[in-house]
Amino acid sequence: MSPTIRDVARRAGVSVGTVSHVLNGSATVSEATRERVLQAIRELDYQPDEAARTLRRRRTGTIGLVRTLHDGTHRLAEAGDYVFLEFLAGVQEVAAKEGVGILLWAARPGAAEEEVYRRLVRGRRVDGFLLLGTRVDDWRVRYLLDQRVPFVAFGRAADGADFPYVDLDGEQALRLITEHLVYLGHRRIGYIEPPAGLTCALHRRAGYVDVLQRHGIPVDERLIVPGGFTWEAGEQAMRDLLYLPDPPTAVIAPNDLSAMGAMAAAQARGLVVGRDISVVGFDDIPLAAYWQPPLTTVHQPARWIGAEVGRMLLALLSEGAIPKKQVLIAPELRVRQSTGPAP
Amino acid sequence: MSPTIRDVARRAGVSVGTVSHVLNGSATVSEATRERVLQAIRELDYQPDEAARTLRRRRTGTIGLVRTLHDGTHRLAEAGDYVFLEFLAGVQEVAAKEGVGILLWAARPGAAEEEVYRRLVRGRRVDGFLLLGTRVDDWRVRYLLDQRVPFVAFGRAADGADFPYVDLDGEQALRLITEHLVYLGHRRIGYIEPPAGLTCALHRRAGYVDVLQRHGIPVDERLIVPGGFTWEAGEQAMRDLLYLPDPPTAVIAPNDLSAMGAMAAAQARGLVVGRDISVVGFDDIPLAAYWQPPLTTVHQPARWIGAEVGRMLLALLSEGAIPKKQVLIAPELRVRQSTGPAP
DNA sequence: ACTGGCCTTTGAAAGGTTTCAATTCCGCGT
DNA sequence: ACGCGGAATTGAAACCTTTCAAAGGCCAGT
Repeated sequence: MSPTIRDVARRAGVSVGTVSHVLNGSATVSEATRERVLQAIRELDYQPDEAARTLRRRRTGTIGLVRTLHDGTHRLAEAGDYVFLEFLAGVQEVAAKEGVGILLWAARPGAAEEEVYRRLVRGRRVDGFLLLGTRVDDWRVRYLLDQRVPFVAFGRAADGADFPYVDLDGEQALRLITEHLVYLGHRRIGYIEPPAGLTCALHRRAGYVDVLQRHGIPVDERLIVPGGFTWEAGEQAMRDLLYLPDPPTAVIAPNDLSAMGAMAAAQARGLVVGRDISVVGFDDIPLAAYWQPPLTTVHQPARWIGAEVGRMLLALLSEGAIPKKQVLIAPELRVRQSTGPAP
Repeated sequence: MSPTIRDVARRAGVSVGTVSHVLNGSATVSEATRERVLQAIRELDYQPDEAARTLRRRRTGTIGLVRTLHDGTHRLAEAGDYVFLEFLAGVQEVAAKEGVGILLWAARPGAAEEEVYRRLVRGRRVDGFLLLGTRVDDWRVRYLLDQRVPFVAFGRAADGADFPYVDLDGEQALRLITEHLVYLGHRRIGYIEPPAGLTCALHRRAGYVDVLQRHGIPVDERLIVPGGFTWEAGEQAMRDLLYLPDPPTAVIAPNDLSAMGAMAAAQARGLVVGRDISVVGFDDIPLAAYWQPPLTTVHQPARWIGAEVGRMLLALLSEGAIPKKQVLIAPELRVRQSTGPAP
């Protein structure tokens, strides 16, 4: 079988302790001995057994990422998906660089999700967690804080919940969007909300309402409709908005994919997007710029966020604390042709 | 700290061996004792330490998935991405159901990649691997076979390489596409290849060439251009094809994203896709149906493939062998409006 | 009453590493 | 010549579980 540290020690003519010290730099070892040990390691192609290491060190060298999977088999991809993928790429990059693995687990939302976290924590399978899609009242945040398990989130939770996170300033993002539309002369601006419960829904709506009020535009509750991150959700919401006796001249979608669905619904009604009606997305997925018409949207630097969140968690794990616990990113509006002057 | 099996044993008034037997069903335990032990486990909220388990059992309960990350920060997403994401969702579903984790690691292509696999294998961090994007001459396949590490691949390698895989029949897929185009009257059919080295490039080209020859259409090497999975690659390839003195009336792209890029390039030349020129993609990503014009493409059931590959690996790990080692999926062509009669 | 056999339960080893206290080894100052 | 301090090295415990051989308990059959 694979050689063990014992084999290395025997071959180098030293004790296992010394080999371990060479491996970890945990004590001063004379240059000669160190060289002999390294030589033996090379000759045997020795590689420490991670399970034994983990057991002894009480550190796994792995961070956990639980992905909430909805029943998606026959359904147009969720847009969370694209952002997730980029986020993941960012995390992977920094994790790989530090020699840390990512343990990916799937969970349906609800009780099963809690069970997954519990098992990973109690079974000591990971050193910390990355959280995604935070909710205002988030069980995961409470649990991990309570168990003192290190974690960093992409997104905030209830106001005042004090934990490390990175988030795009959704309130400001919606200010930019709404301001842009108002500037173009729109007065009736439809707003499709992200799924209720998500923290981002809260912040974004605040920004939307704020700008309307500041311009003395009444907030019409009928213009605020529930939505989701899918194409279909956008389509449906747009249909509902266009059914109104006094339909909006501009519509804000919770993400690009649903914005595209919304555009399709508007076009199906014979409207020309960018002229008869303006549509705004969120995320700035790569296709947004190539869509017809190109989509006005808020840029979400998902990959960067993934990398940042990863770096923060790794720092938290090795240092025990991080200097800047909370990062709020200033949003950038990408104006394209899906928005135009109010008709 | 967390309770150990020893605490449970003490509380239940039995030996640790008995607790372990209850946990694993590894020996007959009387109903009374079993109940007492379970009670103690509940009371202490005990959960076995996975590191200790792994060390003893020599099984990690984790499967490895190494994702090749290119420098992608400022680059239009690779299309492999969408397929990867769906594939991953499929794997996650079956893995989670079986209580197995997925260890995700990133690697730049090349020597670093080999190092990653070596470390994971020698460090015993995973029980087996899932492979993606197989190449004709694939170091990973050779290495894992050589080390007798279980793995299942999405894609084949060199002809005759005998290992478990699931793959879409790319040769047949290109027969369907080419047949469809020939039927529409196209004689000059451009073919943008997947990146060289990938096994799928080989199979697909064979199908393309086969149909042309069967119809007595000469294979014009200038119509076969190298490509990639990105928007830009498709754009560039289409430009090159349109520069030809005798440009094609139809073009086959290696995937949907590059097909979209190719369409954009054609449109930039003033061509109407579906009328002046036909374009075919590959993968059938969700947006393909909503694209303007809707994209004719081959459906790739990535999520199903992920699930199947996952199931196969798990079977391989628990049974030591699987009944059906190799799965070849019959492709389905989705005909939409990006293809039409030859002008 | 004793033996054999079966069902439960036990105790201890093993798995491979890290870590900590203890030991050895050197050279140096007195 | 001796003691001392510091550097290098060692040995063994600890991490927590599974597993295996063996022991214990109990009952039936003779």
